[in-house]
Amino acid sequence: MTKDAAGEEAASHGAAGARIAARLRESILSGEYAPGARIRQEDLADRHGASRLPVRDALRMLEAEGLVTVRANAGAWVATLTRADFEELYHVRERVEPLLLGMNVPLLADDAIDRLEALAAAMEASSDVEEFLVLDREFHLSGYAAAETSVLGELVVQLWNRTQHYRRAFTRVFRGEGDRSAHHDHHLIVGALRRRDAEEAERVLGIHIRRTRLELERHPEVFEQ
Amino acid sequence: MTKDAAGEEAASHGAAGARIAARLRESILSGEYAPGARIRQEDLADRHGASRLPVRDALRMLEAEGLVTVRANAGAWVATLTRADFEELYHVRERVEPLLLGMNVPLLADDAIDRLEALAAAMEASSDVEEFLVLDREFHLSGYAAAETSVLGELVVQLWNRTQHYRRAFTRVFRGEGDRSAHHDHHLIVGALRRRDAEEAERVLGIHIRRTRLELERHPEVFEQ
DNA sequence: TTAGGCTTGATTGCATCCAAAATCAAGGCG
DNA sequence: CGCCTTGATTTTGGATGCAATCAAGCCTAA
Repeated sequence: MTKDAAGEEAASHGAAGARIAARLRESILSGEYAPGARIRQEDLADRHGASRLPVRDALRMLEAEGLVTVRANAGAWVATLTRADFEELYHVRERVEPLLLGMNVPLLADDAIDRLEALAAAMEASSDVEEFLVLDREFHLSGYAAAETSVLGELVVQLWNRTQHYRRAFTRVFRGEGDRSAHHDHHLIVGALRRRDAEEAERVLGIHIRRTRLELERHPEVFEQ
Repeated sequence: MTKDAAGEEAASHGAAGARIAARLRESILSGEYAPGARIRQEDLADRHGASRLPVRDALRMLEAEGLVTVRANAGAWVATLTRADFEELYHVRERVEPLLLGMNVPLLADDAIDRLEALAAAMEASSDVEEFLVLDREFHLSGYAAAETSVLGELVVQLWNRTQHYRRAFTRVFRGEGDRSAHHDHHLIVGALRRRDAEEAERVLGIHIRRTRLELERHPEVFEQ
């Protein structure tokens, strides 16, 4: 899923530009590039054995996704989020992501739900932050895999991507506190999906997302820059 | 507001690319280019007295906004929406736009509310579809002017832009039927804003948007292509 | 007559070169 | 001593030219 998200628009644009965009996106999401880091066109060009032109295309694509900020005649930086931005993005997720999940309830196969259950269990067992983030992302986004190509699916993936880095910092900080509730939510969601109870699944997911946003108020230090 | 929306990212990218994007965006929104229309890079380049390079930048920007579809080695077209896409976009609007309105209630000045009231009245008096669309857009988007620069504001503007053309076709078809309800909603919203009743304003706006989506079920012919 | 392959034309994609703008540093001035 | 100004350097932005790719039309064969 993560890989698909990285190459989701590989069909569009020149092959070179799309490849560079996919790799740079992966680099940003993995934390290799931190928010605020300068991105030099020529660096990327050399690194990918291409000219600066497809690099510029890639930067535009990532800017459109909100991962990169470009200033005319100045350059490109990995996008930074203020605390207000993060809260807004989570407000949007809180309203939009349950919608997507609900739309997918009738499309979810039984074995897909099995996989979600396994992911929830794996998350509970995991003690590594990085691994937890990967599992959590797959848990949430694979639940919408059926609608991955829809406008709504793309929007949700972008919301995840934009908050990815701060989620990492955030999870590192407050790991252990809200975990029990989060795992509980995951199991509740799986249960609701099994019963094909879309309304309940949406409700729990909304609360689940809201919890993270509210938790932020107790950990503002993540956004001190 | 419309003008601002067109040039909202004028600060980014090369000046030429941004200018071309702004003008092309305006052309698409005004209906000059219909969905599905082919966009040739060289045409735009000649028309704007520039080379194809800033044109490609412009196309990328508009593709990111969902207004243009680009296929590698094939070309660019004005984006088309299926009926399912339109419904999804309206589902998202239904959930996200009230959120934006609610966040802006404390920021709205009294004279801004006066202006909204005037717009609602003007819409009622208007008999021209095109004029109605302009007024309606301003009514809705100027209510969020205070948060225009936020990620949420940008998202809402893009949702409006992507559905713009189909709204036009749609309004032409079902003008007169749902109008009374729509005007009623507008007045209710203004009243709620005056009382600084964010919850009520959000509720009415949600219903208002939902009405259009539901009305679509009775007019599927808009999406016959 | 129709279906398939091929050729030709048009259009996009990428690389190189040149110009313009911004940044950074050093120097002079208040 | 600090601020502003000015210059050189770096980095991006844009134009042109050529190569790659796709689409459509033609020709050939069944």
